[in-house]
Amino acid sequence: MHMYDSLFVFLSQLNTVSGELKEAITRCLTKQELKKKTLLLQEGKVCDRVYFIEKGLARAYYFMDGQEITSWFMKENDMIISVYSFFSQRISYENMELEEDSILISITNKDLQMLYRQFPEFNFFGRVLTEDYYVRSEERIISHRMQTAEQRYEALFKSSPSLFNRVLNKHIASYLGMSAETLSRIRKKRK
Amino acid sequence: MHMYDSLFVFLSQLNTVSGELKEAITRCLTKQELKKKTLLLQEGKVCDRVYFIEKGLARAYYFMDGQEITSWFMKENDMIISVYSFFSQRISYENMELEEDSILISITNKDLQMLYRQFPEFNFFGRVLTEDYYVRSEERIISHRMQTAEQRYEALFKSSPSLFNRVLNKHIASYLGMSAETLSRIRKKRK
DNA sequence: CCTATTTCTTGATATATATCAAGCAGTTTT
DNA sequence: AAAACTGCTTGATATATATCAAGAAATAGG
Repeated sequence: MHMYDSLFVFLSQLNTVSGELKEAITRCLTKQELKKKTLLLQEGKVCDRVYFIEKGLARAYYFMDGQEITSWFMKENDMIISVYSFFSQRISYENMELEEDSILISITNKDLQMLYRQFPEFNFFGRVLTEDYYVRSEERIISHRMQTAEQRYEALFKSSPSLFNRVLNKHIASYLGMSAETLSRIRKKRK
Repeated sequence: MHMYDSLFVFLSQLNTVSGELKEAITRCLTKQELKKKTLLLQEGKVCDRVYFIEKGLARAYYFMDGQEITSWFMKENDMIISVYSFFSQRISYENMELEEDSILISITNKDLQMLYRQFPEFNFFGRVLTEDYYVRSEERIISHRMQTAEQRYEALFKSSPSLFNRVLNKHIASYLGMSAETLSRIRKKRK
């Protein structure tokens, strides 16, 4: 078992990775074991790393009128960035934080751009992954616009029941675009 | 002036396009002059083309409780697809329609995938464009979550004043996530 | 284990925006 | 040019969900 196998298994599901490319990527990677509550990105800074979650769970959030609003949760086998900041390389409005002790593999944006230039075929992976996460984002937008608070709760509970054991209800509430009180009332009705 | 110059000027701002790639792309392209109200995609079908708008304006919308909700407007020098349907190749929930007589250049998804396989460096363009539109989508999400109806109107009016002369107010209203009546009341206050 | 802190629940009230309805103003059709 | 649409405006009312407040339950710290 090699150090970055979890990541390369993930990538090889999208396309074959040549030996030469694999070596070049490996030279750029870093692996970290980090504690719950570690801040991966702080608002006001530029997101300059992509992380792959080998184990654990992360959350992105921003502040609005002093309140934390959760943008997303990501877990094992997910790639994470703060989309706006990473792709535009401008200051982030959101924070990224670990919600569990986690094992992360990461690469800097600079190294990533170097690999994209040096190995044109590496853009295939970047393209497909960006498309994939963009689709997920669209699904959330449409769910948010077409469903009531209660329907959004139902849909999330059905698609990711285990999430409710891993994060606080108030974070799920703001992720679903409702107050913690509203979520509590919905949950009461449902049991 | 060649037939697809508008598109190649657009692409060459992202990276150089080799002669061989340019020829291969050109063989896959189609140019159409289409009338206002032409439906580019109908809900229930799969989006199987990317369009580049050389001239004109398009709008995407879907139905909710019998009402049209506008997802986006795109104009000259924009690439358009129905993100969810095109990238996932599943049935579309949205329609795409021309709001003005337009000139469009397009390529089928099948040809696009062929080019991605045959010219690895072509993925560079797909990646960068996807990142760019994903960032714009994020900006709209955050504007929607952090601003009131009135603030969203102000921001759009400031960033795209000309849009108000090109499309109906009711479409702008649903794009901004408010009723036509609310938009009307906001506009009244502001003049 | 006891105490302190944070999270969750429940009720009362407030509010932004939607919905309904009807008239007016443009635009297109005949 | 009248008739028929369609879009826009304005007022009255409705509603989903937020906010405020305070107690109960759960979790974490010493």
